[in-house]
Amino acid sequence: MNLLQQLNSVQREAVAAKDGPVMIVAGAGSGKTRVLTYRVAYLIQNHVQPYEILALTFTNKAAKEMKSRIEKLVGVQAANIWAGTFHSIFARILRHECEAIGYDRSFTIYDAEDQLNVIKAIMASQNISAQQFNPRAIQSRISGAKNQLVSPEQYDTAAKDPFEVKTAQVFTEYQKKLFNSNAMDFDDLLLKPIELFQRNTRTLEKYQYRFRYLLVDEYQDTNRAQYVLINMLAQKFRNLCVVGDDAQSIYSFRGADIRNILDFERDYPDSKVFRLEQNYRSTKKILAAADSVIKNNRNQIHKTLWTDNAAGDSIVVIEAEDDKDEGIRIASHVQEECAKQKLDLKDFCILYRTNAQSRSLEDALRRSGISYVIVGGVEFYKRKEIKDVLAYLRVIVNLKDEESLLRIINYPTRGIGETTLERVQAYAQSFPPGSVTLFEALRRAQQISEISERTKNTLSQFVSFIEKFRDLRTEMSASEVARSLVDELGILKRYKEEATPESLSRWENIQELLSAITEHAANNPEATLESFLEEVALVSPVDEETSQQNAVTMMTLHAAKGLEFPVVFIAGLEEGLFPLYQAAPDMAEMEEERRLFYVGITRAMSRLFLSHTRMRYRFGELTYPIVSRFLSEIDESLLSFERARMNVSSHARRTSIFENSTRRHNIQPKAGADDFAHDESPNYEDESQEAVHLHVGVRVEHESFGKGKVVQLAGKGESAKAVVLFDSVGTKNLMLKYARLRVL
DNA sequence: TGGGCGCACCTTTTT
DNA sequence: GGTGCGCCCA
Repeated sequence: MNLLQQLNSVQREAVAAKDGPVMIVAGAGSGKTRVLTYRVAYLIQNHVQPYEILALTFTNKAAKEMKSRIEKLVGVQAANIWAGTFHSIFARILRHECEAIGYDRSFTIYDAEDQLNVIKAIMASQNISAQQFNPRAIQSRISGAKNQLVSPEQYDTAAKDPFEVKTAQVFTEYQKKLFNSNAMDFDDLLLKPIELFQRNTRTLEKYQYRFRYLLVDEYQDTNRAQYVLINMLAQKFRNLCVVGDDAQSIYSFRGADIRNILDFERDYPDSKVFRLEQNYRSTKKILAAADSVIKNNRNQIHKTLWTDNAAGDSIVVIEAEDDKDEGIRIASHVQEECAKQKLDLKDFCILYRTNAQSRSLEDALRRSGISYVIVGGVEFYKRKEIKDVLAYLRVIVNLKDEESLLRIINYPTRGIGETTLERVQAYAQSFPPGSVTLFEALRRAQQISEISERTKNTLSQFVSFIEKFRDLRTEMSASEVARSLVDELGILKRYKEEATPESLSRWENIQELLSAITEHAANNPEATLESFLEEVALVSPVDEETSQQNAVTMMTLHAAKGLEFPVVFIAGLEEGLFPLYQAAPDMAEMEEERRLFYVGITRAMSRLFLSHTRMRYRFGELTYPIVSRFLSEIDESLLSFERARMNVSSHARRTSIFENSTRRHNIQPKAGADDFAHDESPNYEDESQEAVHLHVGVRVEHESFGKGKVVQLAGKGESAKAVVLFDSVGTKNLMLKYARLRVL
């Protein structure tokens, strides 16, 4: 088969540029995956061995799909290429090599929740107040530092305020604790290979020879650590092909550094660069909308995407009364399009910025009898009952895993309380750091005088329970071990007997977990508990099989990257929600939000609907959002409007922003302001003379924060709040009752 | 020591 | 609107 014939000229060149550094700038819908898979197939046809090819993707699903598409081109030998996420590929390498950097092969992989628990425990032991220093904030700093390859020592040296000093303290301890627990977090899966390769150049060379041809998908979303890793591996043969689109960079919050793509030509001056600019996916109107949005970003490589596709229908802007109405309207459009265009439910996709939005949309779909699947959402493996069972399995595999041990030591309750635990921990800490693990201390509980005989007995029962299963591993399969574990713990029985809806759902989930282990064994001939735990740690909800069943797909905008649907809805186009801001509407973050919107728009093939509401429940209270700035960035000639039903108030009737787009910041909040004025709370009327004049966009003065602009209004009466962007101090969330704002 | 209840907090996006 | 934490009581 001549692969090259099935490609356009740029695609063909990009595929055939076999050796040396190559960057493919691939606009949305330009056939990126096609080029990647054909490129791999081309390599194989041109005498590169499949096992010499390493393809790094962003999700397991993308890797799987790439493999199966390559298989269609070159046959079964595709099975021998290495394709996977950064994390899974390097976890696999670490399983073989980690002993060189002091880890045991059975290391545990900690997820974000485990990470946070470890941080909280460290903070407690160091008497750092969780009130004063938010553990989540510390977690995010630590992870950020690790992504940037900043060590605890370097972080400590650079620390400039009390928060950073404390973070450095926790960070230092955190790294030690993970090492002593024989555990790695997600960031370590990238950092430790770097450490390994730096210390041991022979190992690096081994993998450089092994992976002579490197491909990296979604290069715009790589972080510093990933960048360093790729470059280490590519150094020898320089056969590095990266594919990306700076306009679709949406993960900087996770340390992704857009400079990696912008600087590629500087890093590899001899590189060949190909630009895929013909879009095969969307209509002209959809593409034009995407373009008119993205050009508001200043930090963007200019690209001209074009298409031969039809002009298509106008983009529909839906103005809904509230989130419930939004769902109803979307549902009825789904039904209408289904009937009119002969589409299936699986051709529809509803996108939103935050997972919290899915509830009201789900309700509406359910009521309309439209089946749907949610990609992502509450992850199966993050559920409490699942994590509990997994914690047992983790301890059985890795006795040093302290976080998991702490989780199960008194679950189900067996009378090992805090006091006992403290005594055991104190005992362990009386030895040099890392020499006596918590489990070892439990084993030696007989030697701890403060512990009562009865408790000692309990402890030794627990220890032998774990050790028994540890031994069973050699004679039983992973799923048998898990089954008998769950059985002996009696948790299934407990959940069943409790017989509440929640407990029954937990019962079901544990059953499902057991089947997952069996299934894992069926798919992997050399399956072990370890391999199952690793798989579980590295799957993301995005990896779930998009089921064959005919249903509308719902997901966050982030999860939608790389996908396409004939009909796409993007819900919640409101300031504060999309673009989402919690603190200051920061410039760089705003551009990322805009790229996210760009990603959303470009998922659509033939029809696009954008919706916003006039009222929305958020944080448990009613808010009156204003329309997203992103909507007004779309060329108006591409849009058609569908207004809210006319039954709210006379003011509301005029609220379509598009009557006069320059006034849009005033009109909608007026509905809100009216509500303030008509609030039944009598005292409020008096105190809030000025509140009546408060709209979004109005300039105000605060006695201590100075002058600023109202960005958002929320709540009623006593609890009315305003978000104000002050000129000097940034955004503040104020209770109107106390803030005494003066309208300027 | 454990369980139950009430309050506060929060909410991005994810490997 | 949910979850996690802390307090209080049995």
